[in-house]
Amino acid sequence: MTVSTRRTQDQRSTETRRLLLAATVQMLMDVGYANTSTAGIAKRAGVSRGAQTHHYPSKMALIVAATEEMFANFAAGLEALAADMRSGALDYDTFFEAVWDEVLKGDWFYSSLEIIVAARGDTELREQLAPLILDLHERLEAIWSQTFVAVSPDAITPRVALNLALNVFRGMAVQAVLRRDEGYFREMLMALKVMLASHVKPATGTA
Amino acid sequence: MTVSTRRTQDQRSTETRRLLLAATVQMLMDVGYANTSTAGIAKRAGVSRGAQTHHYPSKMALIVAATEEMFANFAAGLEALAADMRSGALDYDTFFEAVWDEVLKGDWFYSSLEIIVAARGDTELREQLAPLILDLHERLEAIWSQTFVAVSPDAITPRVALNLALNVFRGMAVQAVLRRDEGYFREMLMALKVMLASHVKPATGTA
DNA sequence: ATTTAAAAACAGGCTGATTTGTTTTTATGA
DNA sequence: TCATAAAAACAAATCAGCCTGTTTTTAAAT
Repeated sequence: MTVSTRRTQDQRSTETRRLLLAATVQMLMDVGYANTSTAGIAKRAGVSRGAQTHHYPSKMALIVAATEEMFANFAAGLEALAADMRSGALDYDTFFEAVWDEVLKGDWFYSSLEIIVAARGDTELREQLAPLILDLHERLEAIWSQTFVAVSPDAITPRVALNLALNVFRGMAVQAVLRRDEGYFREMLMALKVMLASHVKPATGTA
Repeated sequence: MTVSTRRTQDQRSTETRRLLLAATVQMLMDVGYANTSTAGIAKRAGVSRGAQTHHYPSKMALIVAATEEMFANFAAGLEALAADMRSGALDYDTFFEAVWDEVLKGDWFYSSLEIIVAARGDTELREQLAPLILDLHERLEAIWSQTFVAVSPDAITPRVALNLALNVFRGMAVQAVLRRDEGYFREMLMALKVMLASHVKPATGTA
């Protein structure tokens, strides 16, 4: 179709930024932070080097913007799963498996792991990302508090218990880089559920 | 002292390799994998580029050798702590805190995290490291089995429980990169102990 | 409504610095 | 004397950021 619709400047900018951010996350997933270059991102996004630096003047600006969007997307996805469970559309087991599945097979966890580890060796990057992680944690803790209750007054609180669960998922996902053992995952998830069940339950009665 | 003792060739080689491996781990800790270069390692080790490539012809060879030694050191350190607890020289709480302390403040976990994450984006590196992680896991599981017993026949096995604990530590340490919150660590460790206590205890009666 | 000027978006190449691996030369140990 | 370890220089490739020029969109003037 040769008819070309004129786009506004804002539409052009938004589209270019979207392409760059998506290409950034995809490249982090595919080849890791150490092998992610600004030229490689521009190529994958199908935009020029000039357009790339016009919108994101430095590699760090690009990485931080991609991280911000990724964190927002993860929190939104987790909130959607939690809302489904609160409403009864999803049971506890399915919720639990879906979160682990998202960590292992989604494109959030590993790309954010790449960035977090890169930030460990880069003070400036770490400083720029620290507020983003605080914001994400606040959103996660709001989700836990809305979605789970303690099974008894002296049980571990949902906030602590679900953060512990998320740490187990993180630890398993790191280990999965070099050793992908579905049997090991299975038994770890089973053990985690057993341990959690002594302390928290969903706010609905679906457990 | 200007007197210099003549060293054997083997002593010279061993010393150069030791310097290179130590410098590799130190640089990974200090600046991360993405900022670790072979020239930087040689400089920190105080050896020339030629000596470096004589012993380790590629960056990957250097990284793999450093990983192998690091994994061996970690397993040995953990085994020493476990032996102390089995012998009664260390109680359970102290053992537990010492392991977490080693993960957070020692130079094993973060340098291995840097390497594991780098391996995620590098198929060849991943293939070379996979056997090393299998070996490490076997050593860890031998330590768990020798050091802990289940509190009852239907409790979670020590192998699974302690691997879960290690995953919690890994997850916490990843999160600590951007958010170092001692209060959060404290409550996570307390919660973990409570959960573990329902399933495992030390093979000695010191708990 | 049309034209023109200004601003923004974009394209592609360039530069200095850095990287890893290779080659040649030198020093040391056997 | 020979072999090995080490030093130093070199080559080619890659990197991020910057630059100049072009195209598209917007705003102002007529």
